[in-house]
Amino acid sequence: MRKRELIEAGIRCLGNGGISAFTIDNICREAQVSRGLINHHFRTKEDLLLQIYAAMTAHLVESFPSEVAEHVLRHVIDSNFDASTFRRSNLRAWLTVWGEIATNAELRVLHEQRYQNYKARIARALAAFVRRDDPGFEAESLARQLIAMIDGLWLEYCLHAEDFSLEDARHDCYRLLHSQGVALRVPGSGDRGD
Amino acid sequence: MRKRELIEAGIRCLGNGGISAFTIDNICREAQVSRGLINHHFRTKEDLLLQIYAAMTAHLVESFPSEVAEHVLRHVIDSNFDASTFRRSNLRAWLTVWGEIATNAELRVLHEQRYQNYKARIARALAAFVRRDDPGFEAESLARQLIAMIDGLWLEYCLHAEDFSLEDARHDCYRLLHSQGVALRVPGSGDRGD
DNA sequence: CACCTTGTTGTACGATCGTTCAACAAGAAA
DNA sequence: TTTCTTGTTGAACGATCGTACAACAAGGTG
Repeated sequence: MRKRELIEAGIRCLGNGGISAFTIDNICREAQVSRGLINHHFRTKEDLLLQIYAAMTAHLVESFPSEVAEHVLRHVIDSNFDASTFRRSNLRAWLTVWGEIATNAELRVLHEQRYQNYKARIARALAAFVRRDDPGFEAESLARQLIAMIDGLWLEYCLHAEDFSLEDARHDCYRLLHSQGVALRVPGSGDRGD
Repeated sequence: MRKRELIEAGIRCLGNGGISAFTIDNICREAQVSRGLINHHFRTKEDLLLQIYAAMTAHLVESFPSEVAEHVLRHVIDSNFDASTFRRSNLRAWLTVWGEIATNAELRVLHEQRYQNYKARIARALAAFVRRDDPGFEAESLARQLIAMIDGLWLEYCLHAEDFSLEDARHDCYRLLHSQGVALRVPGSGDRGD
């Protein structure tokens, strides 16, 4: 499908050059189609950006490989720090869409939905995993901290890749959960191909 | 000085509309000067962006109000979460320059300097504050986590301001330090006008 | 006075932007 | 075959981009 190719070409443009490289000319050249095709498949360029964001966040909405709380938490952390997603070009695409949210109402609505869904799923897994006799435990708060830590480490790692490893970042997240009573077992450093 | 006005106008443009709003026309209109003035005071637009970044990070380089470890750590956290800096328009300016770092070599060099200096100062304060008889304590690692948590909470707060308060974010940072052996006293919720 | 520097203005240039649109190829429906 | 829909192309449009540059005002120095 040409639509899919255009969306993925758009993501590559965003990742390589930010919103400045997100031009009709660039995207069509990247997708190796002619200039007029975008406006045939997408009403406007903003429409393309919206569908790009939907594609970038699709994995947050699709069902996880398992609904077991422990697996959900591990999947959230490990999938964020695997080598294929943890790259500078991915970061720039995210930085761009996050910035555009401020001035694009449709994008903001979609992002809000995705984020709330994501956070709620994490909070649910945290609440299910922590032992019941801990009264002070706040799943919502910890979910927010985990998301912040993941995004913050992403940012730091992509801007200074030489300072620490992907494994370090992953362990920081497990440590955060541990320190607040979520005794999640940290898996080995090998690839877990799920 | 006109140079200063142009720099601050540029920051406002970046904050409001990202790199797309960072145009000669926009900046000059914002600064209420004529179109040709930017290229008189700045060699090129990239040069202006570089000096804007220097201005945005000046407070990270200037000496802190105190060199006492406890004060340094509190200042890092509290100054990041006070109401005047913790705003969505500030976030977008940061998102933009972080994105530009990928394709602007001069900007990357400057950012690297500032970041290393900032992280080293935090690590030094952490090492000085933690008690000496804790062998497993890694100041560098915790400094990285603290910076990640601050930036991540910034991101989350600015994109979903209704989900949690500024005070919540601040407490999350103090909790992170506490959980790893840095028994920093969390100050009251009132303004600390230092 | 003449001369030079500095700050400031506004115009002009070629390049590139997003969108519109006429044209055409190919396959399905009649 | 004719007709219609769909996918695709490339040219054209006005708008806006960053930069270069001529022009001028003001002040210091000879």
